[in-house]
Amino acid sequence: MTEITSQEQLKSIISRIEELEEDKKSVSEDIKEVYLEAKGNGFDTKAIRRVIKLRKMAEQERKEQEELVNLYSATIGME
Amino acid sequence: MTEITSQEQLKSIISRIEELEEDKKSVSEDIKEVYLEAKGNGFDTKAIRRVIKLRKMAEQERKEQEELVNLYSATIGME
Amino acid sequence: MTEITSQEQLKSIISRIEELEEDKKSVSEDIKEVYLEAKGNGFDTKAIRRVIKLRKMAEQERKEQEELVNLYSATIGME
Amino acid sequence: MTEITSQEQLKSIISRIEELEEDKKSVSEDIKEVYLEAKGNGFDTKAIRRVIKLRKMAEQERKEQEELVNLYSATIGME
DNA sequence: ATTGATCACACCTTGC
DNA sequence: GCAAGGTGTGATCAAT
Repeated sequence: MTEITSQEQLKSIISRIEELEEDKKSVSEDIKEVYLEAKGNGFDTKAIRRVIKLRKMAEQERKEQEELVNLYSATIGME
Repeated sequence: MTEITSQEQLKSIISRIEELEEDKKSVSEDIKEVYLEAKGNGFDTKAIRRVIKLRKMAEQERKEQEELVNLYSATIGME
Repeated sequence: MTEITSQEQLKSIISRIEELEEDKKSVSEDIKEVYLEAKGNGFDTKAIRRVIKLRKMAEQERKEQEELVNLYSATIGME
Repeated sequence: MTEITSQEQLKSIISRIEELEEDKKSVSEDIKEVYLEAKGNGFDTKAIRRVIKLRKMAEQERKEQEELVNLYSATIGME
């Protein structure tokens, strides 16, 4: 029989999180590199950041509108 | 001569913040009341919240776009 | 005769809420300014936040005790 | 001959960043899930966060000391 | 009433 | 060193 102690569970949880944090850090560094490369090619990183932010906002707004439509549809029983 | 001690300054700061926090709380309660009233008149507050959120997002997006335009203008010296 | 349509009511509700949200935002900014000013005068804003929090908690506690006293008083009065 | 315009470069940069941001978000969500699972198994997530933070600090410290040792070793080797 | 989801606030890290 | 963005936490709200 295989007993899994709290201790073992906890260790597993912590190491999994730590690995994921590593991954996350790695991705962050990749992003940084792309910005650096862009800068090296003469692009304005500040503007790029804004463009990306704007695109993200537009996407969120689109989703929100969709949800709102669903909400109204549900209200009038069209769903 | 009028000495203003740090002690006095600190008291002033704290009481000003506390008053402002009171104001803020008061406004929050007013908002809550409007929602209650709306509910009482048969409106779907959830939908209203979403509409308001959406309008806010649209406004923010507009501002962000404007800023981006300014940024580009500055870049090419048109400002 | 003056008909007030749901549509009109809804518009009114939304604009009232949006105005109140504006007010709230404005007050929040005022608070932020006070903190900035405090910082500019060499105060530790983090500490100030703690003080304000503590005072708030103390005030709530005071009120609760008062209510408790009232409750007991009423109970005794009922005997 | 293959001309790569600034326009194309910019598009490439933006889409690469957006993909990486997606990856990052995905990893963040995975982390959140592990915490949720931990919570579901009765662990105190706040405590786990502290542990992870401490381990991270300890690791950094270890690295710094190692570097220091390397520095000293190099210094001695140079005499 | 309770619980889950949503939202605003405070903190902290990151980029400039 | 500061300003800004992301993250965690606490409050708030709706649904059951």
